[in-house]
Amino acid sequence: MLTGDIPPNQTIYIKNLNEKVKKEELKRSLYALFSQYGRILDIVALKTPKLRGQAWLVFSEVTAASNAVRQMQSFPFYDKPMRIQYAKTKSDCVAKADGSFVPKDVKKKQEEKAEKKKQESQPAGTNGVRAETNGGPMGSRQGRPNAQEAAAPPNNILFIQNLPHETTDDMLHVLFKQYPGFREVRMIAAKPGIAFVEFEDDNQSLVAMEALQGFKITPQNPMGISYAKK
DNA sequence: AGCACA
Repeated sequence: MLTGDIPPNQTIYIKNLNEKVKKEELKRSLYALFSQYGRILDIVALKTPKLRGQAWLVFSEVTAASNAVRQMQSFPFYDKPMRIQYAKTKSDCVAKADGSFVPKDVKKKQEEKAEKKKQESQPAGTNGVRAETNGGPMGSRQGRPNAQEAAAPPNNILFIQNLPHETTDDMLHVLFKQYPGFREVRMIAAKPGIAFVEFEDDNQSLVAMEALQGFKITPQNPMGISYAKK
């Protein structure tokens, strides 16, 4: 219904993305955001006039794509709500893995031949199982805002600052719950722009901190993550 | 709004 009649596909099509975000950063952020739903095989984003603001994200499983379509629908990402559908066609990386990939020039020739008549050479051999692309599961990093005066010693609670004021705890929940040991997000209504995120132990909080350090919910807001003072 | 595989 919300997917507009497109049948389920292990690839999701995302539009209404912020076009100002650079391609590589966009892919890293999408990876950080969506890897909670399953293994990501590839992310395709082009900045051509026709294709900017859109991305294709390939999961290894259709069920992961389905969950992502539902749960991340309208998620505010770089200031804009993502619009997510299933992709209309099979991704090349999937076709290559299942042996059905036909390169473009060959496909075009086939179509031409079909137009005139049929007497053809076969689809040139094209099997190479290479899936897997794309950098690590790191959020988009960049400069961190000035920290608290005295750094608190490592512990299981993270202190997040420089959040956009519209940030909700749902949004932080989505980001942080993908890391093991996640317990809860705490925000204080009277103190916008900051949050506390609790993990079970300090190793787990460190993993999340390193993964999401500098993650941008909006282009102007790389989150600064440090340990909370206890 | 826009469905590709730079």
